[in-house]
Amino acid sequence: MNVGEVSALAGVTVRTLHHYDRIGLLSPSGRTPAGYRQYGPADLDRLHQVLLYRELGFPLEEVATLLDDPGADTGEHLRRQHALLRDRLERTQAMVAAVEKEMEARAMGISLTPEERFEVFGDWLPEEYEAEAEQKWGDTEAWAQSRQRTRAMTKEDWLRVKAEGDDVERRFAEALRNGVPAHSEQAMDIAEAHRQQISRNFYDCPPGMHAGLGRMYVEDERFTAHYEEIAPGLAQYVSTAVQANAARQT
Amino acid sequence: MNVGEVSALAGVTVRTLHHYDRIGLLSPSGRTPAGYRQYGPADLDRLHQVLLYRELGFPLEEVATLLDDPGADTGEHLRRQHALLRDRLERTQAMVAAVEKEMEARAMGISLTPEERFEVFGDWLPEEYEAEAEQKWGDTEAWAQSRQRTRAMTKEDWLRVKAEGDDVERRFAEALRNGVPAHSEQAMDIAEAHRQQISRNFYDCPPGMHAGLGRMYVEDERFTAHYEEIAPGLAQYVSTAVQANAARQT
DNA sequence: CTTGACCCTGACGCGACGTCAGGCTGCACT
DNA sequence: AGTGCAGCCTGACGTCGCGTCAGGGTCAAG
Repeated sequence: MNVGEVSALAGVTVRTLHHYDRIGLLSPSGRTPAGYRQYGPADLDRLHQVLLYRELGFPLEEVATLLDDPGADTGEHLRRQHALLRDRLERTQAMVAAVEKEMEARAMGISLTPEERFEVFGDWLPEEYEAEAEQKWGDTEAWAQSRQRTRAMTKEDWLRVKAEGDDVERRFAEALRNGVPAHSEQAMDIAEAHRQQISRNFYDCPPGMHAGLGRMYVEDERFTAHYEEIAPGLAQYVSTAVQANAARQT
Repeated sequence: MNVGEVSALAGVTVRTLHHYDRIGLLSPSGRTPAGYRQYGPADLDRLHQVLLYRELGFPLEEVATLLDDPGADTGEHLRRQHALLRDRLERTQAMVAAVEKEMEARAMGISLTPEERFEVFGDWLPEEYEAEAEQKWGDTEAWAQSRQRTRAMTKEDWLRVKAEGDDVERRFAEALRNGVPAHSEQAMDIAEAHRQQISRNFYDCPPGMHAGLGRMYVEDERFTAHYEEIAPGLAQYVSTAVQANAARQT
């Protein structure tokens, strides 16, 4: 793909791609004889990560060091991005709530104190940006080291994690084969094991999020195919069990 | 208040306040004989609005024209900020969902198409920024005019809106006086009228949001005081009725 | 073989501040 | 009355992430 196509796909300008090339953040993997930039799939992957981190407010130089760190794989980035996005979600919700509160106060002729009105601003620049950002995931230099230790799992641990996942899928398939209803306690227990395995090995996955995944298993054909390959009807079965399990946890 | 205090309160640097002063976005209402900037309550109000619009991505010059527009009052700004924040909330949720989907895909060894992975980026720069932002609330020049027409209500209409609000509160007070339980159909109907009046006159207020307001009426002393002034016990009564009404709408 | 869309590399500009430098102010403490 | 020292002032230059030309090559279609 050349610049124009990538630009259209990713929703950035051509100039931005030039810029990322010049500063070494994202250099296309090839060039045509005429000097045209040629972007491959791996470049798109990287661009995607870049855009996410950029959206989250990281300076480009830091994005480069994050992505060039050999100790952090894609899963690591996804988990961090997920956590940061959820922070942002909370913060936005707080801001929405603050605006609603102020509208309501105005409608009633009440005036809020300055401290109160700024509180949603007051504690994310000095705290989330100083304390959190440099304490939560380290100062980006030492953090790379610590990650390489915690993430030394990539050999045996990854196999264990994969085995755990396969095991849950196997239990689902067995339950389906034995005619255990997807709404039954037994099926929901397997779903709960599925959820906890995700939370332990990948990312914090509360019941509501788990239900979302369940829906995706039947809505997205590739996820459906993954389960159908194990056993026909398994996608719908897992989806139903997962959502039923989420519903009973309320 | 001088720069340092404002800076600490609002979570911005002193330099930022200097900058806002120089470009005329926010000039303090006074100076001491020695030339120290002195910020008053009105300046804090304005700073609050500035920070919100800035957070939402508006260039400072546009923020200035928005805030200096005599046709748009504070309520107008709050409503627009509310709408923009809710857009942002949706977008962030979409991004969270996209990251979750990708994590799940990776865990299962599935690879997503590039289009799919960029779709959360693809349709907010070219659409929300070109089509929406310049069509949803106009091109900021003509928009100011149209707003002055729609918001020509400030005289009689405001009185009507206020009367509607007072009426609902009167009905609540009467129901309380007559011993109508807060969970009863009758009380919930008044709550529903309350919600619809807010939606018509102020901002779109779905049941979930309304329940949030209900909680605030007993959690924030000033809102509590507003209702207690009308009748003792009314704050708790309204709060309960509003939440009950929200619960029955599911 | 021309035309128009697309690509290249400089190079300058800009918005929103960060970051000194050099100097006044205010107040507490001796 | 002097002496800090934190806090305020005004330039002025630097930075980041691009936008926006300028001047010129490239490529598929007609």
